[in-house]
Formats: sequence, C-alpha cells, structure tokens
Amino acid sequence: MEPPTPPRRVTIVDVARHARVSTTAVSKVLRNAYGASPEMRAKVRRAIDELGYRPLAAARGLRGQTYTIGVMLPDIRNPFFPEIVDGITGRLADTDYQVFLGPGGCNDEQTEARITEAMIDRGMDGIILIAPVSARSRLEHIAATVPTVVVGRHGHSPVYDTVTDDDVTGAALVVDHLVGLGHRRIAHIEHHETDPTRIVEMPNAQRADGYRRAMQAHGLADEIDIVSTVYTQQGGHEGARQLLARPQRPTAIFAGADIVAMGVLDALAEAGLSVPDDISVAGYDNTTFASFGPISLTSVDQAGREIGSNAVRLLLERIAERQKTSVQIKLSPTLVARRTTARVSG
Amino acid sequence: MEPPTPPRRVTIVDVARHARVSTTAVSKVLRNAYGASPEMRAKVRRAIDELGYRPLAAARGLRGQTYTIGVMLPDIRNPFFPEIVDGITGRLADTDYQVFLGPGGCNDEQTEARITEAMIDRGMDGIILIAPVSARSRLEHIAATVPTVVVGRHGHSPVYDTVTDDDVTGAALVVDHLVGLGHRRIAHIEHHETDPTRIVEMPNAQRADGYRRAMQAHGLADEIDIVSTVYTQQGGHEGARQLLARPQRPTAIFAGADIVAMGVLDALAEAGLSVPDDISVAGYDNTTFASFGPISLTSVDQAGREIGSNAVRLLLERIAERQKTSVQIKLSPTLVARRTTARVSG
DNA sequence: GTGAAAGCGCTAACAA
DNA sequence: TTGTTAGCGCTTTCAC
Repeated sequence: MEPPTPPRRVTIVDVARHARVSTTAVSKVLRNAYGASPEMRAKVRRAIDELGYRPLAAARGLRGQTYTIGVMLPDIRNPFFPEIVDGITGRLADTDYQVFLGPGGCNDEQTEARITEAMIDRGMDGIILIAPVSARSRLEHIAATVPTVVVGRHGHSPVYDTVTDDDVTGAALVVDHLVGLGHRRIAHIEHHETDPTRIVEMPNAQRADGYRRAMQAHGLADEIDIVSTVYTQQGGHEGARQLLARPQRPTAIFAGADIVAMGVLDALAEAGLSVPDDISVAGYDNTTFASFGPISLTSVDQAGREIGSNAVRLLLERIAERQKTSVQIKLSPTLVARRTTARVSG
Repeated sequence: MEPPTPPRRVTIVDVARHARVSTTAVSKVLRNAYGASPEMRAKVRRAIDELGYRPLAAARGLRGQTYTIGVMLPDIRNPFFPEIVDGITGRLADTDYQVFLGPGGCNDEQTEARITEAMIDRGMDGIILIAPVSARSRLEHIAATVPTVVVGRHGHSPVYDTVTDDDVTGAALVVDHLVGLGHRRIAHIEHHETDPTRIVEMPNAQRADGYRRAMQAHGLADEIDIVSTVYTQQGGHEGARQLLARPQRPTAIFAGADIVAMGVLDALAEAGLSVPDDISVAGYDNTTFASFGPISLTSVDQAGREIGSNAVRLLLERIAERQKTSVQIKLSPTLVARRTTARVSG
C-alpha cells in the first residue's frame, strides 16, 4: 500500500523549530537578507539540509518573489528559439530563479494574451517575450504590471527593455554576399505584414527593408523584387513558385527565414532546378536545418544564446532595481556561407 | 511619467464588495462550487467582468489548486515534442488550466530533478514528464508528491500513469517494409543504454528490441547488426561510418530516430553513396525534417498529438479523483514510406 | 542581531 | 443558500 496522502511538506516552521530559531531568521537566511549572524546562518542551513526543506514558491510570492521567470515562445517549432532559451537558462543556472516556458499559439494575439496573463496571475517575477505579435499597447500594459524584456522586436518603449538582432544589417550581409558572387537579379521572400505598428517593429519587415536598402546601395534598385508570403515552409514554396513564373527569373533567392528557404528548395527541386548551379538560395537564422550536410544552407546567424543571456541580464536588473530607464540592446549577426550559394552562372 | 508603482491588483475582496456579497460567494463562483444561487452567480460574474478581476494563482494554491500543469521536456530541440505539446494544450484550451514547459537539460538527471522540484515547489497541480531519463525511484517519488503522468517510457508503476507508443511494433513496421523491398542486410543504429532499469523502459531500447525480434521473425537472425551510438546527428553520422566500414555493408539502415537518420544521410553523402539507389535509410518519429521534400525520409509516425491529449486526460482524472489505480495507454505507430527507401538493387 | 505578529489573496470549515 | 472566520507558508514591519 502506498501512503494514501502525500506526506506533509516540510515548512519554514519545521525548520525554525529544528534549528531553535524564529521563522524570521530562517526567512532571512533563505533570502540572504540582512540581519542574521554567521552562526545563525550555519545553524539554519544545517536544519534546512537535514530536513530537506524547500520553500514553497507560491507562498513566497504572496508577500515577496516567486523566483520564477516566464518566457513566452510564439512557436515551439521554430528551431531558432531553443538557442535563445539555452542562453536564458544558462545564465540562470547559478541563481534561485527558475524558467518556465509558455507555449505560444503560433503568432496568435489571443493566445499571447492568455499566456502572459497566466504568467502574471502566477506571480512571475519577470517575463521575457520572444518575438511577440501583440499590439504595442498590450506589451506596455504587461510591462506596467511586471518587469518585462521583449526579444526580437524593434521599437523602443520606456517601460520595457529590448534585445534584438540587427536585421537590416543581416539582410545586407546576404545581399553583399550574393552581389560578391556576381548576382544581380536577387529576389526576396518576406513575411506579409499588415499591421501598421508591427510593420516597423517586426524583424521580417526589417529584413525586407535591409534587403531593399542594400540593393539600392549596390545600384540594383531596379532589380528589387519582393514576394510577400508568410514565414512557413509553404510560404517559401509558394514564394518560389511565383518567382519562377517571372519572365526573367532571379539568379538568387534570399528567404527571410530558414524555414522559408526549405520551402524554396523544395519548390526548386520540383521545378527540376539544381541549387546552387541554376539558382542560389540563402536563408536567415542559421537553424539546425541549415547546417545539416545534405542541405548546407547559406544563412545569417543571430547568436541566439547571446540574445537570451542578454535578455535575462536586463530582466534581473529590472527586477532588482526597478529602474526607471529602459535599455535597448542590438546585436550583430554574421553570415554563414554554405553550399546553396555560388557564383552566378552564365 | 509612468505610475512608479503598478496599480494595486484587484482582489477577491474588491469583487465581493462591488457585488455586495461575501468573498466566499465569489470564491464559490470562481470554482463553480456548490452553494451559490443563479442570481448570486450572475451578480458575481458581472462584478468580475466590470473590475477585470483575475484570481491570483499563487494565493489559490496556498489552500487549493493553482490550475497549473507542468510539462517537462527533456530537449526542446527534438522536433517530435512540439506535437505532444500541441496535444496537451489543445485539450486544455477550454479549461482553466494553464500549461508551462520546463526546459530539460538534454537528458540530464540533475536538470530533470531541478525542474521537477521547481514544479512541485510552485504548487503545480499535476506534472507530465516526457521521456524522462531519471531513475524510476525518482519518478515514483515525484508521483507520490503530485499527480504525475509519464510519457514515452515503458514500465508500469502503481503511482503514475503512462502513455507510450508501441516502439516494438514501430520497429517491426520498418523491418517489414524493408524486407518487403527485398532487403536482407538491414542494420540498426540505437542509442546506447547502460542503466539496467532504463534498458527496458526507454523507447530506444524497445526499438532495438523490436528490430531484433522482427529480423528473427523474418528468418534474418544472422543479419542482425546493431551499432550503439547516441540519438543525435553526430551519433547517426558516426554509426553510419561504422556500418560503411563493414566487409559487407548493409543495404538498408534503420536509424532509431529521425535526427539520427539525418546524420546517416550526411555520412552517406560524404561517402559518395546515393540514397535510396545505393542504400535505403529509415528513421523514426516522422518529424518535420522527414516530410521535408528534398529529404523525404521514410519514418515511423507516433501520433504525438494523441499522446499529448491522452496524457492530459489521464492527468486531469488523477487530479480530480485521486484514483488509486494507475492506467497505461499504449498507442500504435504507423509507417510513412517516402523516398529514402527503395527496392534493393543488385 | 533577533523574534513576535500582522498580513499577502485565496479556500474551506463551520455557523447562521 | 449565505457569510464568518481561520488558516495555507511565507515575508515584512517593528519592537526588543
């Protein structure tokens, strides 16, 4: 027979009694707070170990902190996000904080709202929003309630910090690379954006903009050719089909995301075109896909770990100091040239 | 100037006052508990809406439930897990429960312990462990503390429910398929397992076993050829290299996971072998990789959504009824034949 | 430096 | 059916 009721949890009172001190003293030791002598600390620590005591976060949260940080991921499937999460957890490994991931519903504002509310309701000490699609007013509302860091979305706000990668530069890296290989007819597949505020804040828009500017800088303004679909494999497939139907088809396709590039490769294979001999392809994000040998996709690396660890750093600062100022960090991407791009033929 | 302090949260007392009822009444309405007239319910609901009240989960948890379910993922990078998570969140969408994901540290017992403890400390009402690697005693310890469902690990326990896919059958599906295509020298790449209890409980071991048995059933006992590496791309690469070094190399390789198959394809490409003309390759899990056109990997589909939704169902049952019995659900996989397997040549 | 006591927001006995 | 009241486990004044 199993014990029908789980054994009662060890509480701070048990520890206090066992160490022959007050619960206040134990609490102070737990929080490394001022007002406990070294001897007292030692006594309490021993009692904690002996009883196997662990504080109940929910109870702590009622007065103080829960030592919990929520990370909202818009799409667990996107292979770029694990990098960011690693950066976050890595930096938090030595602290008392614990990370929990809120599974976002693939770029759906409603789901985002539900998750962020759930995080706030659970007393999370801070929130990291990764590539949120919600309206800026929503983000500011969240940030007014709980310390917040927004990742992968441009546009400053006084109430939250941001960590982004320079998408304009990233796009330029790709264009420079392709131009360097002799390409001129370089097309771009972007994620279609309608919302006016998002149009400047979302990375996809920035990439398209970076592409446009870089093309102009190379004197290729007339060759600018952008297809608007969505950042999915299907979107890439569809985009490539449209580009292949052009009277003069491009010699290179710059997809706004690796997953889009996958769809492009797929469509090119169906059309009987070989990469990179007939056409060059580049992606963005340098996901696991990209590095995988048989694919070997030229891509832009965003240094996800750094993004994550910077986000945590800012968040902890915000939690600790309740700073009035907001910080924006912009990291620089690098190009990873692989086998899907080559010197233009013919 | 922003308000320096976030506006005080609306509490159950505010709602009670606004609706001119007791806090008990509000609490009952929140929990759909017995003992509130329809009129009272209506009054309270209105007050809740007007004030925009949301209960604080931490405070609820101190006496009752937190309406939070924790899902431990051993490896966010594994593209099979999102399917399971979708199945979980899908079934929970209409309930008051919210899911949070604990990012596991890639099959590390220490990290698993930390995450599960963190979940318990945060008063989660139930826990779903996906493919945990911890010792069975650890799992039973967790299950004794909080309602628990274990996914993707064979072996029954009276204290937790399990949902698994029939890995033995899945492996047999692959072998049958390959034998049907005329293959006889079919090799398998497995994940090396040392721990004696895990050796029977982990899916990888079951797949290897299924392979062995299916080979025997086809009278190919002498052709059984297993390479032990790990379930990673490198593991697959390494395994394939070992197999290619055989005096008589296999005509087909059955990798224990899609990610392993990726490494295999990589190694074969390096060796100048073409798939499936020179050699057939099959994976397991039917991840996004597999379905991707240029790869088009034959694989075994585990119906992740069903696994997830079944796990939640069992967990909610356990939370509600504190049942003394444990349930085991075993789902059946299906084979998805694609272009990496073909009739044996020569 | 230390501890008593109040209270965080909610639920659950128990009275009314 | 309704409301009163006592906690849940912790942190935080505020005395000492």
